Amino acid sequence: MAKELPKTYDFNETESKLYQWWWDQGYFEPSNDPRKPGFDPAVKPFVISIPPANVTGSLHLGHAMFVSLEDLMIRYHRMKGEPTLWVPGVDHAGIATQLQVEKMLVSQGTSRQELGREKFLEEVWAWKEKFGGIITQQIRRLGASCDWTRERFTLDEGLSKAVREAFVRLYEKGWIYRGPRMINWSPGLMTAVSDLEVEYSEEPGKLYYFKYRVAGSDEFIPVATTRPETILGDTAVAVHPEDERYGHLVGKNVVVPMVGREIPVIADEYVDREFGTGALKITPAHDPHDYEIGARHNLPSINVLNEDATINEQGGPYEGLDRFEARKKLWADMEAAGLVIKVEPYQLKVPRSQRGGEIIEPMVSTQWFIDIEQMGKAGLEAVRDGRIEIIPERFKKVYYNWMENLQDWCISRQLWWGHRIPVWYCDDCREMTVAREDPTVCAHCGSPQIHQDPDVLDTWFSSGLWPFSTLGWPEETPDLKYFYPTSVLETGYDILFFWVARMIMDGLEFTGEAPFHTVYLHGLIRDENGQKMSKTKNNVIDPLEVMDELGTDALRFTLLVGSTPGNDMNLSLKKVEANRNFANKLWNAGRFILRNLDAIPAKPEDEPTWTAADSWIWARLKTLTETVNRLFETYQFGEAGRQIYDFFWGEFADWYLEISKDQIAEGGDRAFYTVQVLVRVLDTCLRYLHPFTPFVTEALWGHLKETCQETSDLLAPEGGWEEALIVAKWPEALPMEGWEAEAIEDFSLVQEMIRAIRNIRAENKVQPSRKIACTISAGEKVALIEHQKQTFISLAGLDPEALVIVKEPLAPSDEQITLVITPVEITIPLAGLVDAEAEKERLSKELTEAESQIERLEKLLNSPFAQKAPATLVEKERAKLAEYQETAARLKLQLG
RNA sequence: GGGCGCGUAGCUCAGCUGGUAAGAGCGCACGGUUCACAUCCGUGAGGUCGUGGGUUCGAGUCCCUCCGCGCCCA
Repeated sequence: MAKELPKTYDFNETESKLYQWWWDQGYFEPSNDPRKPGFDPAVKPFVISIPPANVTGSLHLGHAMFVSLEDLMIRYHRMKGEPTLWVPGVDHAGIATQLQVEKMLVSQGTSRQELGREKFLEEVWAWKEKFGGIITQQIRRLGASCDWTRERFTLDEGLSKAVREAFVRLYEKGWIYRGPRMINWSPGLMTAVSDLEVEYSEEPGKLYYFKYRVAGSDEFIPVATTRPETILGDTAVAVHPEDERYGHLVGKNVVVPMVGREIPVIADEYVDREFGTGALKITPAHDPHDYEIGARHNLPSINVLNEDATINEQGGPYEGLDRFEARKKLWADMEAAGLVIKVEPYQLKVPRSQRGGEIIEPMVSTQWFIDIEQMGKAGLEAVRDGRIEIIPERFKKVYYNWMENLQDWCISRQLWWGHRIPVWYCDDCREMTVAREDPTVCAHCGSPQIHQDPDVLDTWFSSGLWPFSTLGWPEETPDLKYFYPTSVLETGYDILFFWVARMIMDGLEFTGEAPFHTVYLHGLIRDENGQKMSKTKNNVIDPLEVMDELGTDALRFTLLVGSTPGNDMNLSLKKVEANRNFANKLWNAGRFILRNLDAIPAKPEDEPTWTAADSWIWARLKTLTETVNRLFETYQFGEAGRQIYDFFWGEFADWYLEISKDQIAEGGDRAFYTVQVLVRVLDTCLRYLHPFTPFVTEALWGHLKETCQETSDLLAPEGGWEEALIVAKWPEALPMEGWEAEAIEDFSLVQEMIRAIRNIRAENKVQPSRKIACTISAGEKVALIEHQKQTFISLAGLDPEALVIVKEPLAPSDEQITLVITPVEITIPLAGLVDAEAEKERLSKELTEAESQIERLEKLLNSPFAQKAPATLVEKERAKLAEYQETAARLKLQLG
């Protein structure tokens, strides 16, 4: 006796238990593992490196998205029998983590500075120990089948060694250098940040017009600026070489307002004559373009800002003022001095910190940089020549565009939490020592008076090494040898430059190979109205809450099926709810099938004779296997999920399951073979759905397996029942044998007939419980219809005593409704319920419809279509025409 | 300024290499508690696939124009 399953699928009950069981059974570890006996290096593995989450972060929908997609791919390949490895791990997230800990310290009445570096780092590690596991626990809740025995952290000893190795190698190649350059300075964080960490927002601001006095003259040049405080660092005024207004002033000096320095007027093509006054003040220390111009003209560079963005000693009377106060005061003073012309409102592009949102100051600063030119070229080539594919393809263009315009990458950060730059400065000879192992003396003069650079590396420096550092690089570990290069890199398109591009460059540089063959980029998740989710908008959907309320499977299925690669997705709880319902539908279909396993004999008496419904659902399943496999191979997972959903609910559950009730009631072989079909279709669907909805499928499959084993060996899938669905065989496409098209066509006719009868019943408000009489004129389909008699009775609500199936056409009558479904006709006597007039009207409407179709098809077939289109297609249209013609004839006959 | 994406039913979105009067979920209307499921079942209404052109026997699907929205880069 099969155990009775609960009426509703209980995901809370199921999920954590199953996850633990999978893990205990070792299914998350590769089936072919260099660390285990019997390892075969010749078998090709499927490998994904997880995008490392911030160690102190908490789960958001972005995580849910990548986990769902990557777990789907991993589970798919695992079921295909490939050794799969999904390497999990987290990122130390320098800025974010340091900020969190600093915030905590402040709330405790102390600070980073007060503790000092060493103590502070102890605090961060303690914090990491305490909260670092939360994110990985949350990722587990999503069902992620990662190999947790291989979990990595960017600050692990091994990964730190990789960082050190990478730095030293690039330094030795001369690609890492230190020097003063224009960088983005974050005054709040007190560190340099990379170009990518700056976002530009359009904001209303002002354009300030003022006078630059020509030295020793009453003449002046009008100049406009959006940041007056930078006047303090001006070292030239530039005009266009062909600008007649100012040509005579080139070479003369002008006087910097309030400071009194004299600076030259120079000519440079960069100046836009149309913008502002056509004269440009040049502040090489605080503007990237000015920096370039300054370099061209050998201008001095005067930095006027301190690290906290107050004015430094170069600002004379303004020293110590905050940048914005200085702006106000300087402008007021200039106004008093008669140097002000006007102020206009102006739309600014304000550089803001991606992290804190504060205004970034461009500044010349001594930092460490990577000259990325060579690596960039290699990275470009790897995608160009197809060693790396990007899905969707359009992102290749975005990638090319960025890679072709690479700027040197500023990698030093003035933080404490991170990989410390492995460079020691000698107090005696002033040389630098760059070493894989911490040195005790200067490599140049042997002096022990050395001190390490205080800065740390950009977090992305270590993330760039992720695909191979997690596998043991720079050591030639067995894992690295076998699992590298990895297979697919899956992440959001928003970190294509930050992360993906850098991994490609680093992989090529350090391992000589592309780190993965495919990049799959997903879109961002927005709320149901397409708005970005944010706390201030209060439209954030917390995946943990969604999982609590609707189940992990429902969330996963929604994310997977509701999105197309590279496109943003609008998520609404309504969708998740609908998919929770789908999980429940699966569960209940399974319940029904399990319950019926009791009702059948252990084995059949004879060879099977299949019903039209059996053949139909099997033919449809075969089509599904072909479709699903094709879609999976081309990374169209969402479409695959939809196809399975539609098949399972719309065809298997709505039709075959209903019909199976009658077939099972027949008992004997019919019942046995019906249950066998039910089991096989369910089994196949569960396998296909497992990568989408791992929990409900595994749970149900386990019950199915158990109950089938108790019932009959003949219910087992080919090759027998596997241990668990997670490691069960992925169903390959079933080859077509030629009979399928007719089976589908026949049953479609049955479906059409049933729908037509239901429709008539509903239109005429026939009580659902009322069984109606019906005569079917089946023509050549008489055998088919005869066999499906019970199906009509059950699904169309017919009176078995009053169901007549004949071969001959029926005489027209006013007493009944006639449904023409070529090649069959159905008549339903509904005396008293429908009047002859209304029935005539209905029939003429159908006739009109048929005639318009005939007209359309005749036109089509008389057009060049008949010659130019493929023959099979033309044939199909001809057949349609014939059918409509017959339908029209029958309708005319009925109408008299 | 350069590039990309989106614009399909009231809402949210599918629609692969172009194939013949457009699909789903939700919502809506009507009707349903008998033995898988009311997280359900049945029936139905609802769209000139943003605009204008082009290629083609055939265009939601390819090309160009324009309009609207969004994003990336400079």
